Amino acid sequence: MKYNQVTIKDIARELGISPSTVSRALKDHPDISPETKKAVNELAEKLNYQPNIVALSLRQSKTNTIGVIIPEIVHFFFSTVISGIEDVAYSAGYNVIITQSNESLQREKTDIKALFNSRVDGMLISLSRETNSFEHIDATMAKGVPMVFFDRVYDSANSSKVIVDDLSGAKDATQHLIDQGCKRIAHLEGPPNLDITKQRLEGFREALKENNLPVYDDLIVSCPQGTIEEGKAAAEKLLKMANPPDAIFSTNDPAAMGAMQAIKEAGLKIPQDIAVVGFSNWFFSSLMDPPLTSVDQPGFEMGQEAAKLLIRQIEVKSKEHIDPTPETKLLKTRLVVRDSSLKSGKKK
Amino acid sequence: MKYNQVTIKDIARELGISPSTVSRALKDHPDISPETKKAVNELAEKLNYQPNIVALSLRQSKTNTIGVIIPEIVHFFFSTVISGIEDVAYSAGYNVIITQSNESLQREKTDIKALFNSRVDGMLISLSRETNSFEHIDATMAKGVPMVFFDRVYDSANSSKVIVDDLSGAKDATQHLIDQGCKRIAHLEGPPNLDITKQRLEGFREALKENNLPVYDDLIVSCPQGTIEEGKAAAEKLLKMANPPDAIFSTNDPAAMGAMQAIKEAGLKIPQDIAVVGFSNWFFSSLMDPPLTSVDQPGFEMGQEAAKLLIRQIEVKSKEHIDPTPETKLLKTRLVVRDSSLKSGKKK
DNA sequence: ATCGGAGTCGCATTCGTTTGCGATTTTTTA
DNA sequence: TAAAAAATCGCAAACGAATGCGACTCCGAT
Repeated sequence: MKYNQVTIKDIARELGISPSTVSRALKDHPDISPETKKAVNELAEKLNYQPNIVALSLRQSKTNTIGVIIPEIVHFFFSTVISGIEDVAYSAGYNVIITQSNESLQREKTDIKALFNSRVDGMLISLSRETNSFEHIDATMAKGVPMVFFDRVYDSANSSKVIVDDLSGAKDATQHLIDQGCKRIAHLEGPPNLDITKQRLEGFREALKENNLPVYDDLIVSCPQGTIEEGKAAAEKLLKMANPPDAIFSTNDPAAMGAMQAIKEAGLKIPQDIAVVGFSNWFFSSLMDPPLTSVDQPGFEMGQEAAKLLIRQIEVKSKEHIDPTPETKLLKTRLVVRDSSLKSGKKK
Repeated sequence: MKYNQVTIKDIARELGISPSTVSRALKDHPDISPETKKAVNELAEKLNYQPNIVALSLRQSKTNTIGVIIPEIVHFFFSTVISGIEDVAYSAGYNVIITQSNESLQREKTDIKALFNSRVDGMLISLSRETNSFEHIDATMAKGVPMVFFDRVYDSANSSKVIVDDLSGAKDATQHLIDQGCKRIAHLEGPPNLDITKQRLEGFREALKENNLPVYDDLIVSCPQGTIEEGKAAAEKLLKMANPPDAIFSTNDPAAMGAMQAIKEAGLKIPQDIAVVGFSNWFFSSLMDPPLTSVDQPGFEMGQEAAKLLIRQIEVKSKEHIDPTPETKLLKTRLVVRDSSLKSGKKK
C-alpha cells in the first residue's frame, strides 16, 4: 500500500545529504561522522522512519519469511506446532506464511509453488495424507530452497526433520495395556502412506512380541482417514467378532473417540470390558467420559525445533554458501494415563 | 534466496529484445506484435519463468499479502476462521501472514507494527482479551491501512466488521432452556472487555425478561479467562448456594465443560438436575458425556466474509482511491441441541 | 609549498519489474 | 509520391535500500 511512509530519501532531502549517507548512518557505518549520525538518527526517530522490508528483500534476495505447509490447521496438534513455529520465528525476525494442503497432494503441489513464488527463505512441511510421490518436493529442493520436515516427514529426503518417537510411543501405549492385563489388543491403523502410521503399527507389534503375545492380523483395522466415523465403524466391526478384543490402541484420538462411542452404544464398559488408548493427546481427550488415555506429542516443541533447524539452515547457507548436514530431531512422547485404560481402577 | 530464477532480462537477452518489450508481451499489451508475443511466451514457458513477486511488490507498492491477528490459533473456533480466510485469500491471489496476540495487548501492538512493516495490504483483526485501549489501532488505520475486524471487534471503529449475532444466539439458548422448564438459569460470563461478552449477557437477560422470569444477579458468575478451570470453580460456587440453579448457560464451551465436571462430581445429573448449554460449538462438544448443547458459530464462513470484505476494500481503495463505506456482516448462529439440555429426554 | 593520509560523503549501480514517452519502421491515405 | 498515421519497440526513470568505489576536504608532515 502507498502508506506515504517516510523513506531514506526523505531524511536525506531534509538534511541536505545523500541517501547513501543516511543508509550508512542508520547502520552505524564507521565512514560517517558522529554528528551526521546523530542528526540522521534523531530525524529518523522524529519522522518515525521504518525501513521498507520489500525493498530490502529485493536488494538482498532475502524475504525473512518462512513458509509452512500443514495438512489442516483445525487439528489441535498442528495448531500447537504452528504456535511453536511462530514462537521462534517471531523472535528471530521472520514472518510466517501458513498454507494448508487439506490432505490433498494436488493442493500440496500448488502450495509449494506459491510459497516458492513468494520467495520464502525456507519451508517447513508436514506431508499430506495423499502424498505418495515426491517430485514436487525434490524439484523445489533442487532449486536450493531450504526445507525442514516435521511429523509427517519425507524420509528419503536429504534434509532435516523433526519427528516424535512414534515407535516407542506406540510401544509404551501397548505395554501399558498389557500391564493392565489385556491379552487381545486391537489396533486402529492410520493412513497407509504415512511413515508415522507404520511406526505406530511397528511399535504395537514389538510390544506384543516382547511380551510373547500373538499378533492377530484381524485385530488390525485400517482407518485411512483417521476420523471419528471410521473409528466407530472399525470398533463396531471388532465387536461383532466371535472373539472380540479386550483393548483398542488407536493411531489417533478421534478414531479412539469413535471407538469409545461404539463400545458404549454396544452396552459395554470402558475400560472394564474394553480399554482404549489414543494417540496425540488432543485437547479434549481429558474431557471424555471416561477420560481417554493417550500418547502425548510435544507439538509446541516440535514447531520450535523445526523452526530452529530451518532458520539455522537458512543462515548458514546464506553466509557460507553450503548446506549444513541434515539433522533429525527425535522428540520423546509421554503416555498420559487416564481412566479409559485403567482396569485396576487406580491411577498409578 | 538466490534461487537463480530466470528473469525478464534473461528472456530479453536470449531474444535480443528489451526487458520492457518482454514485460509488455507477457501482459498482452497491444503495442507488441503477435510474433514477438508468441516468441516471448514460448521462451517463458520453456525456461519456466516466474515473475519475482518481491520486485512486483516494490514497484506497485502492493504486496498481495494480508495480515491476520488472532488471540490464539489453538482455539478451534479461530482455526476454522483461519481456514475460511485462507480459502478466499488463496483464490484471490493473496498470501496470509498469521500472528497471534496470545491474548496480550502488548503483543497485539507489536503484531500490528510487524505487519505494518511487512507492508501488508490490509489486516484482519480479532481483539485480544486484554485490549481496552485502541490508540495502536487508530494510529494504524490513520495511516490508511485497510482493516476488517471479526468476532471480537473494535466497535467504534469506522471500519467493516464481521460478527455473529451473539445476542440472539444467547437468547435462543436461554429460550431453549426455558422451554425445557428451567426457572433458575445461571450464566457464566466471559471476559468483561469484549463486546461479545456483553451481547451474550444481554441476550440471556432479554430471554428471561420476555418470559417474565426474574434475573438473579447472583446467578451471573464471571469467568474472565473462560477456561475449564474457571467454569468448574464457578459451577462449584453455584452448587453451594442455598437455592442452586437448574440450568447453566455458559459464555463458551470450555467453561461449560468445567461446569459439567463440577456437576458430575457433585453427584448431580445432567440435564435432569442441571441442564447445561455452551457457546461456539467446539469440535469436541458433541463428544462429551452427555453431549453438550451449544450455539454454533459459523467460523469458516466468518473467515470467508471477513476476507472478502477486506479484499474488496483493498481493491476499491487502490483503484478509486477512496474507502468503501464500512459494512457489518451479521452471521446467524444456530442452536445445536444435544442431551446436556434435553430434560424431556427426547430430541425435537 | 607539496604530498600523503585520514576522515567524510556522494555517484552510480544493483535487485526485477513496470510504464510514460519518444524513436523508428512500416503501412495507409491523400 | 509525399505526408500522415499506425504499428512496434527501446530508453530511462521509478519503487527503496545497500554498497563498491571514487571524490573531496582538511590536517599535519616533509
